[in-house]
Amino acid sequence: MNKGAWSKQEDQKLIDYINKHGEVCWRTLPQAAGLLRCGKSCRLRWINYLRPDLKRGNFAEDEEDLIIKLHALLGNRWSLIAGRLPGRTDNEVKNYWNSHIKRKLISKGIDPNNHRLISHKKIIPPPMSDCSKSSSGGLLKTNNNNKSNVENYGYQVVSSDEDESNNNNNNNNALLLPDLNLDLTISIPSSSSSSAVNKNLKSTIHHQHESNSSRRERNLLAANNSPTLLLFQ
DNA sequence: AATTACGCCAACCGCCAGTGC
DNA sequence: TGCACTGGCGGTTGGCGTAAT
Repeated sequence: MNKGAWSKQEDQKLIDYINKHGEVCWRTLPQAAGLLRCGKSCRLRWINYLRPDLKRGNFAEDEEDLIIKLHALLGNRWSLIAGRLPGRTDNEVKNYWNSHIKRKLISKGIDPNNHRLISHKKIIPPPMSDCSKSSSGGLLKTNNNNKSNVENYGYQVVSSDEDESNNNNNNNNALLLPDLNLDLTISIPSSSSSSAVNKNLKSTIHHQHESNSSRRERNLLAANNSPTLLLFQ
């Protein structure tokens, strides 16, 4: 069984076989095509590199914008994100995110994980004497609506001098993406569209946690190329 | 010119859900 | 119902090219 980089001959065998027989059973394909590879490797090579409809090359600015927006909504659902970028693969999007966009966001002071401005506030744990003896680890939760959660648990939130001025200027503690109740519809990607990525973008999305959604639901959405992307209260 | 550090990206790995028996 | 198999996904790794020292 071969591993590592694919040779031109291997690529050609795979292309020829799929052109002739289509994307059939990946497990049996290698033997039938005369390849010393596992089916999984063949599938990956075809999907990520050999498929004729792949765009390749640098990402356009509108593609990058869309990736950022979709990532803010979907998180690391690379296949879903890539499904909205014609000619791009999940692997490509993922690599581009990790090597370019992530760094770009960080340099702008945005946390790439949650798309919020990075808070420079320091959180000081409460002194032990302040902690009531409660069942939840000794921290007494007060019920002060004017305080953040950490403050309610007795933590002190302070800013450094430098950060203080930032806070004054741009309300640095504000959320970059507050309450995203967007009304967007994401249409089936159109291969004929030159700037397809920002067209027909409309879907009903409630920016909430998706912990209750099953992977099955997500995969079905992607598989069906559903014109409406439903997310997940 | 040689060495080291870094970035990019193709490919691999492990896990999970669906399906068929 | 349980098991084996398969496809698909996201995270991670390794190799290569380039920049920096």
